[in-house]
Amino acid sequence: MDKVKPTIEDVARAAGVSRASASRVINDAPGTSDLVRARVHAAVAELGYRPNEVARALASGRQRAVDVVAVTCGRPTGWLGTDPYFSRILAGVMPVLDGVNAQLRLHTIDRERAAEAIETIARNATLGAVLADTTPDLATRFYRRCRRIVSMVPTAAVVPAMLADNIDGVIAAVDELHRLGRRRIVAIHGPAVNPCATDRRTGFRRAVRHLGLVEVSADGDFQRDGGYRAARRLLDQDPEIDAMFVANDLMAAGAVQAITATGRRIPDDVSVIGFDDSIAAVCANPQLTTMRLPVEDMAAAAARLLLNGTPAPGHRQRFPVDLVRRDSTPH
Amino acid sequence: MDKVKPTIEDVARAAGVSRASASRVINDAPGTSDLVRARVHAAVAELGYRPNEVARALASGRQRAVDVVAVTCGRPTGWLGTDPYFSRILAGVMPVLDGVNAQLRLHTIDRERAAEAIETIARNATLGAVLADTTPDLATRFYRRCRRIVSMVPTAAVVPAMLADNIDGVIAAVDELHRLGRRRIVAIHGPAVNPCATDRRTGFRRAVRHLGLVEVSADGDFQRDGGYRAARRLLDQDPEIDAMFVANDLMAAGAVQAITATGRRIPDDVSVIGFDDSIAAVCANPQLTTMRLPVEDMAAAAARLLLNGTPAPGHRQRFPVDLVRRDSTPH
DNA sequence: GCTTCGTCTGAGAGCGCTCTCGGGTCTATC
DNA sequence: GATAGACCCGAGAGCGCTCTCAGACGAAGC
Repeated sequence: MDKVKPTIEDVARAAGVSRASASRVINDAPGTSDLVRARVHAAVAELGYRPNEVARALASGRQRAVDVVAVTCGRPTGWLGTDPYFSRILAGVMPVLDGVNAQLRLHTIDRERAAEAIETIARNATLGAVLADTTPDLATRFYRRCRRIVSMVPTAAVVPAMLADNIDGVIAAVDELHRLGRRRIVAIHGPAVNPCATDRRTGFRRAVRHLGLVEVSADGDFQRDGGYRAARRLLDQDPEIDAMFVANDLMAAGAVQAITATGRRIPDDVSVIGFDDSIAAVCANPQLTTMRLPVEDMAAAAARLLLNGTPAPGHRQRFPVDLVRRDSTPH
Repeated sequence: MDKVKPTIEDVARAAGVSRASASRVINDAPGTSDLVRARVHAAVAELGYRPNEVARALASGRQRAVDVVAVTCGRPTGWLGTDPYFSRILAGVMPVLDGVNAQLRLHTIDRERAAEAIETIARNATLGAVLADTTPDLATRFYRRCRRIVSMVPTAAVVPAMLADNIDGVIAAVDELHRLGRRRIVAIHGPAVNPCATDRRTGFRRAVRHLGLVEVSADGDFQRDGGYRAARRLLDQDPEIDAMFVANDLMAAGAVQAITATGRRIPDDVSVIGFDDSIAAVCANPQLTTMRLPVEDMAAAAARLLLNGTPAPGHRQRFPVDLVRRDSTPH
């Protein structure tokens, strides 16, 4: 039996051509005659040849793989398992890679050991890295060391990024609440270190100012517990609240629990709009009206960008954030 | 500037030893004198040398990486982004790999093109593959082609696996419901193709028989929607239902919505126990009492097993499934 | 008929590492 | 003092591929 895997050498021999020619046709490189091409293809098929990606990577100096990296910003171990955002990025990147015979690698990097991690990833010389989650300074450092990256969150202007219209999204959410007749609209924000949270904070400020409302908000941590606690605080502070904008669905799920726990009804007494349209939005009860972040599309676009070579400095792609009406706002 | 990365050759030269010796100390191989070891370490530190993993893989015929693979069993594109189970596996594997300088690769394989995917992964010659989700037949095929795998779901007896006590878990859940005075306990099961779902079905059957109750159940799909619909059906069929065991939290979140939508109160009118203790359990309202599946621990154990070489055929590790009391059962 | 150009092909030199194997040195044993 | 054994070390042969470069060949131009 031919247990041993055939090499390109075997293919070349079987096709009666040189290794170089075999390599050329296998890689669709120009400068091969139809005859050679046909013979090599036949040999490949006959032997069941598959290129050894490792050897390929060593010789060419580049690996057909994309790194997806997330920064563990002081989050608890295992956060990855409960973060609905991260897995959506994976879900977006995966299909585009599958189509082109590229691999997906996962990395989580600690802020403390970031330098080393960046170095490791940079030396790998893959097609590039998708920064799932990062702080601006880290993204910049990463970019300086290795240009083939694209951030999924707002960063310094040079770093290529896929950006959602967070600010407009929040404004749309608050406008919707206002349109529904709500006048005591408060917000629960995400952690200040998170660039998305910052944008959403800005959006809320603009929205309430524009509507002539007072700005009332509490800070959460983008986790359910934080959302619950923030909502309770807000409700204690002002029992007349009639609407909440919550900066992500996970916190919104907690807020919903807090609101019903105080005997209020959703959406009648208090309406809630979340952000992300993650799995948390549909698991909440009632299901959350939320601003849909097209994370999968953004991630797919990021992967495609990387596949096309080094992104241009400051490359930006913007994505709309759309309102999804469910049961936490009146119909 | 030393822009060009130093190779082991450079290290050897700087240390005044041969490449072989440098390699030996870098890999902690036996048979090096203290003097050589010290000199090589010094050279490594001075030059900032980091081994090229690709070259290493080519020469040794093995890549320091673990594959995590999930089977797209007719699930919609993007399911990965909403599956709380899969990301917990990632969360479990990641930290153990981080500690030993190994990488994590992600794969999703289609049932139709499984053969090709298995071949690809097998040829990669990584440390092994963690089958996050699979059907028994596919796991067996995979195992035959490549022994370095471990399944996270029940499979044929030869395939190394990390197994949760699904059956005992379900029995414990139903017993708890019974202990709470519930007598009309129904179940919502997962899809028949899923091996975990099958075990949980078995567990429920045993539990109700043992308690002398009638077995009533509906089938769901492990998704929220399916849980919602199944619960409605069940409630229509028998309005006197006082407890539901739901085979995963995602469906349980849907069931909770269905129950409250019919005006019933949880946990007083109907108590609910889910399964998994995933993010869906805490996002549901009220939060779900559920059976905690130690997915992260199981995944970490799987990764460690692979790190130690080829698992013994039929290797099995069992994990307990514990009750987590929250608000969908009375206190 | 000879040069020139363009197209195709093969030889061979790496890519950076691992690992075997043979030789050299040093201690223990008689 | 000779011999065996243990312990280190270095030379060198790969691992399977890519890619440059020069040569071969044929057509076109003078």
